[in-house]
Amino acid sequence: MEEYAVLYSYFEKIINRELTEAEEEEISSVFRKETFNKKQRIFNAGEKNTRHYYIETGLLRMYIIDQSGKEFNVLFGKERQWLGDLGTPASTSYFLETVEKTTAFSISEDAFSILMNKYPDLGTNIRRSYIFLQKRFVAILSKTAEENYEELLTNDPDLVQRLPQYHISSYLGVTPVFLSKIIAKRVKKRD
Amino acid sequence: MEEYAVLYSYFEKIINRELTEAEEEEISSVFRKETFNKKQRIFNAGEKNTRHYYIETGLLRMYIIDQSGKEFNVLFGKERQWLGDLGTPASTSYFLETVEKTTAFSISEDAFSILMNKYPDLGTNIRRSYIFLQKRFVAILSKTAEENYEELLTNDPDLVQRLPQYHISSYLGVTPVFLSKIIAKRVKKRD
DNA sequence: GTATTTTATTAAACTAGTTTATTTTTTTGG
DNA sequence: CCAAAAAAATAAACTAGTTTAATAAAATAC
Repeated sequence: MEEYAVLYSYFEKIINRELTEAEEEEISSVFRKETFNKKQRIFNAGEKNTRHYYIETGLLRMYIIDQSGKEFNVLFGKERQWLGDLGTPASTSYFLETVEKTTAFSISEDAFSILMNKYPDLGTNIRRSYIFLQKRFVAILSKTAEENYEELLTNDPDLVQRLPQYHISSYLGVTPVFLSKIIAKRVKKRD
Repeated sequence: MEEYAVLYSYFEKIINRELTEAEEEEISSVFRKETFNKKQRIFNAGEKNTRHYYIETGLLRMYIIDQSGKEFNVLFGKERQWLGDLGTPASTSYFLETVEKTTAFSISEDAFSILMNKYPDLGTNIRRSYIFLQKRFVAILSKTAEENYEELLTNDPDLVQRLPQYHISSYLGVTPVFLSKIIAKRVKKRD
């Protein structure tokens, strides 16, 4: 089993044809395949030149710690998704950590910029993450936590199942206690 | 008085030397100088290929309208700042509108990408706006409206003075009524 | 497999922020 | 400069979400 098969198939999907041997060679030379245990830190706020991660299997969360020491999950990433700080190579304000045991292909910002010239659709992924964050921003401002939870449940039920509840509450911007209340209310309603 | 003087001086600042005549010629050929009246719409949600704006004088706001019809100010831009949807040329979800009468230099995404190759610091401005939005996101999640108001007052008192209060409340994610309460409380405290 | 730790639930008292409605103040246009 | 419109203030009743603390359930480790 080719170690980079999942990565190649991602590229083949975005260019809509098979990769040549030379291309496979080039790709595997700039990516690094890495495996992390459950709850393992990948990078810390304050670090520079953090890498981008294309996830093969597993689940990651990118979060911030505020002045009072509270964590806020900003984005999750699971298999076949990209995660990383778009602000790199500047010093990041995020922590990146696994939720589950994870295998991912990582690449430096420099190599990523070069690759983007060859595969412009890579850039689209970057933008997508920006736009996603903007939508989330407005959703949290304009909707109740209950509505936002419902929406997450519709858009990505798998994520809701795989994440501990306190990670979801932090993602929705409420306390674990309040999310638990929302869920209890939902269950009752269904009868 | 040279029509593009403010724009040239911005470029001279980022490259840290004077522009040649040829460079000035090139710059003025891709930008368009535009003037908008107070409360004039510049682009609407749903439009494609929206332009980027470097503001000479005046004040703009970029906002979203949610399902219930409520407006949310996402970013403001004033003289010597950039504003625009980074997601362009894809269909935007923002409205861009003046708060004050405004003069700005506008440029298309295509021309902007080309210019970025010559002046890489242009890209830094783009990133800055992304990072700024992320910080705002966390601030709104993790702090009270009162703290966020205080912070805005410290970081940009000029903006607070120039904006009607209901635009600020929308930016902070609270109702105008509640912001008015915060301000009344602050005034009392000071005695 | 059971002890220990981690995560989720429940309850009660509280606070930040909303809603609606009325009044006052400020801004704008002719 | 005045009339009309827009913006801000105030009040009161309400709701979404927090905090603290105690209990229950689930996951993990040896």
